[in-house]
Amino acid sequence: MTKQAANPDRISDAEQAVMEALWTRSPLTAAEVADSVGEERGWSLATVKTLLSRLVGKNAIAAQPDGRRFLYSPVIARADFVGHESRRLVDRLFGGKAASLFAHLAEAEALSDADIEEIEVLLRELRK
Amino acid sequence: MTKQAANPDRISDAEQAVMEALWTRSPLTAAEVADSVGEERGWSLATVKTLLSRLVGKNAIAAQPDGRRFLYSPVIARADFVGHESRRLVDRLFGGKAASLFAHLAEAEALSDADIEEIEVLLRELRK
DNA sequence: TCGAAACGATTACGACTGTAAACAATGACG
DNA sequence: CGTCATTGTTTACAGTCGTAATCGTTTCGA
Repeated sequence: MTKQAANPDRISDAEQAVMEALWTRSPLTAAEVADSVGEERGWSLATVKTLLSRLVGKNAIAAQPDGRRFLYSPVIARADFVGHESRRLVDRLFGGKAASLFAHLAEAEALSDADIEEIEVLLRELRK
Repeated sequence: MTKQAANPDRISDAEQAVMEALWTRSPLTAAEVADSVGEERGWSLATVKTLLSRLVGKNAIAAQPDGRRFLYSPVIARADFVGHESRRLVDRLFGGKAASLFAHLAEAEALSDADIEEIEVLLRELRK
């Protein structure tokens, strides 16, 4: 047990692609996931099956038996995943300060006019 | 060459800790980095040396000879690293829309009052 | 009924990571 | 001068990730 203490079952990039498919529609069979994901990623059915197994092992998805195959569904919600990853980034790179992330985005001109517009609206919402 | 095509020399978590030390102060010797980083992470000098080598291999830091040892300095700037990782997150999780990230943070109540205050100020700046 | 198709499970394998230990060369101290 | 400490280099090794191929079983169509 050397690393997973620091790495409590993170969802990898490839695995995320599978999650996205299931977040979009579920439950799905392995073949269906492969159709939807393997398409653009150029993955073989075998690869998708491996990823599904790993995700089940990580308790990120559940497999309910349906005849002799499984129907897979997400166990963790996308919002939770997104929240987790966002928080992780803010902690790792901005000392936990979300405003710093925002400042960086602004400074790096990573914010489009539309972004700024939208954020202003959100801000007005926030202060009710 | 199966994976690094998709992974052009990313800086890992452990490696980032070493980078942080060098971003804070540089150039440093391996021993100095170990003092500054290995302390809190509980790393041995050997571990720090390995990480330094790997970072040199990734062209993330440079090693200039100083007698029979090296002085290490960052090659990539922290702002670049931060920008890269932020963009990556926004792309991966928010379809490239920074405003969506912001919306998520707001919704998840991940924004403190101070954050909001600060962002408002920044926004005023932005629209000059 | 018999072979092909479909499924999950097992095995594979190289690259990357975290975490070092072992080794070789050299320099410093007694 | 000999030995210990220092420093970079090489090797190690288990766990994760990307990407499958193979295997064993079951089912469906001819």
